[in-house]
Amino acid sequence: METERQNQAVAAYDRLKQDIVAGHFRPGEKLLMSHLKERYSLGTGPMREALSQLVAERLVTAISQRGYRVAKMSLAELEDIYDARAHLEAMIVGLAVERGDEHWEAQVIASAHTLASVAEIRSPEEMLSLWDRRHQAFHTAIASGCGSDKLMEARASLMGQAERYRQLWLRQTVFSTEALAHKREEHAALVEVLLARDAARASQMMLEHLQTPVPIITAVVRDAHLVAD
Amino acid sequence: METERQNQAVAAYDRLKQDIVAGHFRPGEKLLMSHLKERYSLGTGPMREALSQLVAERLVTAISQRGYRVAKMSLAELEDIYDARAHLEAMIVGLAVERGDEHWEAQVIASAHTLASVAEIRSPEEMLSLWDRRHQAFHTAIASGCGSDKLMEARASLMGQAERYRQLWLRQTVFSTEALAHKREEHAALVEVLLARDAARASQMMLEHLQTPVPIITAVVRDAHLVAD
DNA sequence: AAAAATAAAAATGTCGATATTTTTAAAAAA
DNA sequence: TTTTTTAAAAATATCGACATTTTTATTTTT
Repeated sequence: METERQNQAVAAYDRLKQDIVAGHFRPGEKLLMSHLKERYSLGTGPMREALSQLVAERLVTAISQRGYRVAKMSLAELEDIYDARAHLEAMIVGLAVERGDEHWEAQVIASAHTLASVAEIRSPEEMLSLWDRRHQAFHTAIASGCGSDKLMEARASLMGQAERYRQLWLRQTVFSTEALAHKREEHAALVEVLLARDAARASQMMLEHLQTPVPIITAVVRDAHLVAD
Repeated sequence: METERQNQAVAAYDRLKQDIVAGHFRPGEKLLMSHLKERYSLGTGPMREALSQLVAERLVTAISQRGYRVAKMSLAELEDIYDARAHLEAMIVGLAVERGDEHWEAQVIASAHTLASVAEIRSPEEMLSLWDRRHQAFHTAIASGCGSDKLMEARASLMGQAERYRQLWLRQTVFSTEALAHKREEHAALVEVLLARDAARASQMMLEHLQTPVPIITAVVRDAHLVAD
């Protein structure tokens, strides 16, 4: 058993993406080739390869002969991403309710339980990352019932684009006992409707559930001066 | 006014993608670096950049240290892509009917008219490419009413993955007077429902409309031995 | 025939040469 | 003096040649 050996471009892609999402490089910031090469200690070839991947994912913008920049964030983009994600996921959930089998049901119940039992026994940061991971696993478990790899890929692509905005929402929600309790209720209600196999209602609930973060993020984005407009 | 100067990686990406979609490189075929460099006359850097783009689009597969191959085609993938595309587009059409303005209506009517008036005055190949372009423009005009760039991107991504399969359907349909007439009817009925602003019905019609190519492509794929299974 | 050693082919990565863009400084005009 | 224009310099992006590492094919040995 040995770890799959990956090339430098992939390694650079992972690290740079992490740095952008975590805010080490800020929206709109110039990504200087010489700086990136030094930071990740590699040559121009693999670096450009990693950058062009991130361009395809809309996390970086490129202009020929003028280099790369971290993609800007905007309220318009925030709204578009969350609207698209909500409608896509609502559609997927409808399919999942129609198509999901017993194994799917079991996964949904299991991940819901695992998520609900996250307690504040650890440090705030650990609690945050644990809840986040389990929350994402919960939603992924629900969506996977649609049985379509391609729809799951489209979903993953939108979630990747949402990630920088989602990070802002996460802290607000997890560190608020009130907000967290409310999410717990929403999740419980969602599971109930899923198991009742009510496709239309599940779809509608998911649509609303996924739109709730927008006002919260809007406020944070404005405060943190992350956008120009 | 001068043409935007694009780099070699983008040029190579365009040409290679075209070559794959048009079948110059067949599914599963090894993409030898030395051969590609010669064919497109450029160095390894830009070539790898272009290849990694196509990997992200699922048109090429890569194994670290073992190079690149044209992604295989399969009946399972065909079904998944068309199922995903149909459900995505059905959802988008529902939004378009709800959100589309007068300008959207005008665009839909205009592109429907342009499509319907394709006549066999040119050579078969010209006729094919003309009908194809207008057909795509028609569907894009409808979808654009959803008003979401991100949904349009997700749609474009799926269409890109469908392209190799769609090419097979195109010839069968355009060169059959019967099939073409049937499509014309479907399109006319679709426009009618769109303008009547019946979201549920439009969505359902689009779902069915986009699933009709699957049996046709299945037959061609089997005949042409494009898949292993 | 199976395993090991060797040779050939291919993929990956670094580096420096070249072209382009941006910045800075100087000169000219308002 | 301030603004605009022009020219030079610096910074940067892009690319392909070359070197290194890894995989694959071939031959030799047991």
